[in-house]
Amino acid sequence: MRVSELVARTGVPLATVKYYLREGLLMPGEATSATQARYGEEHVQRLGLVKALAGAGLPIPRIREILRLVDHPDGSLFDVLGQAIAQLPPYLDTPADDVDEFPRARAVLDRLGQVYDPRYVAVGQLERALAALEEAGIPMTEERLDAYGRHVRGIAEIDIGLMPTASAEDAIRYAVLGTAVYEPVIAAMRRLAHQDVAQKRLRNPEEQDQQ
Amino acid sequence: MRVSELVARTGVPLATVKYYLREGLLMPGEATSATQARYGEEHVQRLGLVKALAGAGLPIPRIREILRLVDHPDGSLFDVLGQAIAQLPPYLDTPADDVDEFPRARAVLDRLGQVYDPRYVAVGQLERALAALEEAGIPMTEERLDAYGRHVRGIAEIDIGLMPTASAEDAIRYAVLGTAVYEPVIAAMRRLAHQDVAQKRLRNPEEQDQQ
DNA sequence: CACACTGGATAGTTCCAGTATCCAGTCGAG
DNA sequence: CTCGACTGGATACTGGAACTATCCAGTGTG
Repeated sequence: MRVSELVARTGVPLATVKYYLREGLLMPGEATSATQARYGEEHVQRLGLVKALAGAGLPIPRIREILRLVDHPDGSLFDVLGQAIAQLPPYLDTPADDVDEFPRARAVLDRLGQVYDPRYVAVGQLERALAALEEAGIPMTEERLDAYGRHVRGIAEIDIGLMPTASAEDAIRYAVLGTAVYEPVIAAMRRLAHQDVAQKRLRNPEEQDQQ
Repeated sequence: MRVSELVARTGVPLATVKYYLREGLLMPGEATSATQARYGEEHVQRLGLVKALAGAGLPIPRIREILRLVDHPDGSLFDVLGQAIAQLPPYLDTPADDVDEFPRARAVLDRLGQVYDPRYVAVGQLERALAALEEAGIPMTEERLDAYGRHVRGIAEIDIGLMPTASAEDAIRYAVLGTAVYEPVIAAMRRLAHQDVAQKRLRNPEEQDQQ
């Protein structure tokens, strides 16, 4: 298909497609002449992915890096996943490697009995999220932490359980995209669950075990 | 305390404090003269909260609206929470009220047996997140959906269970801030749980007790 | 052959968040 | 009392990001 059709299929304006092409977020089409190129389904899909990531507020350089990792995953699953997660907010300026720099995150993870590598970016991200909570004067109780840990782990079990194991490349692709793209789904579901739970409790506070 | 101390305590530059003052994100201090005002702990805390929200990438007008709702919650818990959530990404352009406009979200919620109001913004947000998934060529299986629903509901139960019930105002404040501010914590915990689960499974793939 | 379409290059445009500067009033040490 | 540092308030500016628009010359199509 030609650009015009790609534009029509995806709803992305031509100027923006050209921009993404320029920025390396979209691979160039197969050139058939100096002023013509053919695009395929992979371009439609890639544009959809870029839209999803950009819509989540990710800056272009971060998106480019994620796409690079998905396209050319060189390294172990952990390495690549770590690099990909570093492209997701909250962004850390200091890529430290001392566990003591993350007292809050360390306490949480010890409590949950989770293994972790202090160089793994998500540790710093958790630390930062908890520090922000503290600065804003909103406490994070152990009770809540334990419960969160239990359920989040349940979600992670599903994620990993559904991970394709055929090829390492597939697994990496799945893990990178799954982390980034499912988060908005989980957030939206939590917001809706709040409404549901609150409504049911307020309606009949006695029978608090849901269907 | 004076501005200079507020600046020192929070680490926010003076120019930025003035900017937040101008934008109505920070309430003015108690003026003691034409060129002097006194600030208190509430200003430190508010600055921390603004930092947390801004750090999550929320635009200033959205933060202002959230703070307004926290400060002057007029309406029911559901109304206010709905308004607050509308300030959180993903942002919807069309505030529709027809359920049929949200086929994916509707299917999910029906499946989970959750009550929902199509005018509630989070429904549209879920729809959008699912649509983005689809456009990016990443499927959302029923299996995953059910598992997510179960665990997310567990998290929501905790959230609501810990909600203060003394005053409606406290409850609203708690709910609004809890929704916005805990999300990064949950996201970071999920990322870490991925690493933990993956590592444990790869180490000994036999003992996979999954709930 | 005419003309719409294309890739490629380049130059805006818009918005946003923060920063800087200026001013006149005032507090507080000496 | 005086002088200099600090303050609130107003206004102007900056830098970055994500597009968006225009122009051009080559091309495929009817």
